[in-house]
Parts: sequence; C-alpha cells; structure tokens
Amino acid sequence: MYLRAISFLRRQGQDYVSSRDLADQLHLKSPQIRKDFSYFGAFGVKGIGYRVDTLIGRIREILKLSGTQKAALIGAGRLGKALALYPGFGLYGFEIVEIFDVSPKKIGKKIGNTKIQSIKHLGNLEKRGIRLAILAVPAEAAQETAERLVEGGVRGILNMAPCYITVPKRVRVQTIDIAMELGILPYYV
Amino acid sequence: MYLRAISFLRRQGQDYVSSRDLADQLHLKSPQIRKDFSYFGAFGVKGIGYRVDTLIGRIREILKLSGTQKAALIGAGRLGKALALYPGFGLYGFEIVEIFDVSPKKIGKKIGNTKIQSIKHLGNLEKRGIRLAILAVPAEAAQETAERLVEGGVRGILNMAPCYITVPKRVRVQTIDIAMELGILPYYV
DNA sequence: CCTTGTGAAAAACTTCACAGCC
DNA sequence: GGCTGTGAAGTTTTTCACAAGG
Repeated sequence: MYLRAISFLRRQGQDYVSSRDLADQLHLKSPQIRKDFSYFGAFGVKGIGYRVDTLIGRIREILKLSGTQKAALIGAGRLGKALALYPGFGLYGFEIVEIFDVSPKKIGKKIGNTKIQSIKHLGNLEKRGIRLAILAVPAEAAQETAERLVEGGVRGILNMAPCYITVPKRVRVQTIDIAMELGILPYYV
Repeated sequence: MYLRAISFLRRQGQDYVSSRDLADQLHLKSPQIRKDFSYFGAFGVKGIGYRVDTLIGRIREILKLSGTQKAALIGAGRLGKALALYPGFGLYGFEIVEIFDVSPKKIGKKIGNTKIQSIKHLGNLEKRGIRLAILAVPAEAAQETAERLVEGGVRGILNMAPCYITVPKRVRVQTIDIAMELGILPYYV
C-alpha cells in the first residue's frame, strides 16, 4: 500500500514525503503512518519528512521483494490473460514466467511471450525458482489446483477464485473475490 | 464473505449450518460468527444451527442487495473485458448494463450483449438506475474518470486501478490492487 | 515554524466461558 | 448430546498528545 503511493511520488520527482501528506493521500491518520514507519526502524528527518528512496528500499526489504520474484499463473481464461498482461506487477518486481491451463485448445498458444503449458506439466516449481502462484481458475477447480501447486513447492498463492481454499499452514493464501468487494458497496450507499 | 460461503452450501442442498462448520470453512472462530449473526438479529436454532435460506435473505437485506443492482463498467481493456464477462457477479445480484471506454477503436463494439459507448456519453447514470460503477482504467485516468462518475450520480465505485482516488464523502470507493495483494505474499513466505 | 518518534489513553476487535434451549 | 447468544476478559489496533530536533 505504502509502496504504491510512495513509488508514485518518486515518479513525480519528489525526494521527501511527510507523514501528513501520505495520510491525506491514503486516507489515514498521520500518527498511524509514523508508527508503522517506526517499526521499520526510524529514518525520518524531523521538520522534513521521510526520504522517498530510503522508504521504498526499506519496504521492499521488509516485504522480501528485493530482486525479481518469479510467479506462475494458473488459468489462461479471460481473467488469466488480463493478469498475464497486467503491467502493474512490475512495480513490485514480479514476473510471470510460466502459464498453465487444462484446456487443450489453449495449450501451446502464447500470451505475450509466454507459452501456455498443460497443467500436467506443472512439475516442481520450487526447483525452477517459482515460489508464488496466481490462481485464476473456476471456483470448482480451485481447491484441486491449489493442492497441485502445494505439491509443486509453491509458498504463496494469490487466489482469484470466489472461494476459500485449504492448504498446509506453511503456504500462505491471499484471496481476492471481486464480486464480494462490489457486494459490500451497496451497504454504504 | 458469508454470502458466498452460505450460497455454496445452499447449492449443495444443505438446509442448516452451524457456526462451527462455517468457522472451519472460512478459517474463523465460531463465537465470532455467532456474534456477527447476532448483529443481524438472532435467528439461530439452538442445537441445530442457522437456516441457510433465512441467513441468505437477511444478509442480502443488510447489504442492500435485494433485487438486481445495475452497474456500469468503465474501461474495456483486457481487465474490463474479463470483468464484463465475469460470471461471479450474478451471485450478488449485479448486472453490468453499460460499458464505456475512450478508445474510438472499441466504441461501438460489443462485449457479450453490451455495446461499448463513448465515455463522453456517460450522462446521468443515476437517472438510468445505475448507482455503482466498476473502474477498470489505467491509474493515470482513474481520478479524472472517477470525477465523471460522481457527476453522473454514482454512489459507489469499485476501483481496479492501482491508486487511491479522492471523491466526495457521499461516494464510497472500494479499491482492489491486484499487484499489492500479491506483493504481501513474500512477506509471509 | 515545520516535522518525527513514542508513551499513554481510547477504541475496536477477538476470544473465552457459560447459561439457556432444543 | 449439540448449538446459540452474550457478557466479561483479553488482545490488538488506532488515536491523541507532546517532547525533541532540524
């Protein structure tokens, strides 16, 4: 969250940012931000604010985002395709290096520069340096596919299917249910 | 969240569900769920659990999801297209009735049964019964487009662009930043 | 002046424990 | 036996207030 906002400031050529400015942009309170940053180890300059480059470096370090992280994409449907070509992953240093699907129609085709492989050839992702996977399959197939990913040595799964999946606790799952996010809007309206 | 899990149970033909079962499925604690449901007004049956149909009805009521909610989609790029054809909105009673884009290449074409219109013809969405919008435009265009939506009388915006947008406080914004969600995974890995 | 950093107070949330009911 | 509903306890998070520094 911070990373996105601060990177934006860097692109605008800003060198320093105050907790107040960030608070306004992110709709938070300023002491909250200072407290968060103090957990990172303090490096703010009193009267000025925080150095943008230092902040980005430190956050990337804490999030273990140093260098490039390889990720696999499972599911080459419409959503999968949109994700494969989504430019936003670059900011966090992610690269989708392999794409898998079950459909024989799709296998062998390319999305961007990456060839779609059969899910049967998932193999050991860990050995190929892939620790993260993005799951863009129908809800019915999500659990089964997640289990394959775990077998393949994946450590984190971004689940785009509208369901919860159960995995060993050494594996971290983050679920995004787009319809659900839309569903809570009318409540506030 | 509950709606998704409970709807799934209904499709499976289950009539009643206990807080314990839901807790297991959603990875929560059972008193938590009972407390949430008690805010809805209590209607559990001691010794049995909660009636699935009653629960769904009540949750839809609280979320103001009764009937069909019309939504507009802004941005007919890859992500927009995937969202337009995303089947998951149905569960929550959403229907994307209008699609807009800036690109002359796309205007006039159809996604599914819905024609892509020029963003210039956004007009008064409120009068056409549209109170929600899904924003699937590049980050640079998000703020400007959001302002147009607010002018058009929209009350809730689901923002898929990787940035925060500022709107009058009568308008509710829900932001989904896919890359960010992926970005927090390595931290736990 | 402007900022950060932090202890203390307040609020929100989570968990526990158990009475009451089927 | 099983399960709900809820007050009380515990924990975490958020907010405030202010000393201290450029």
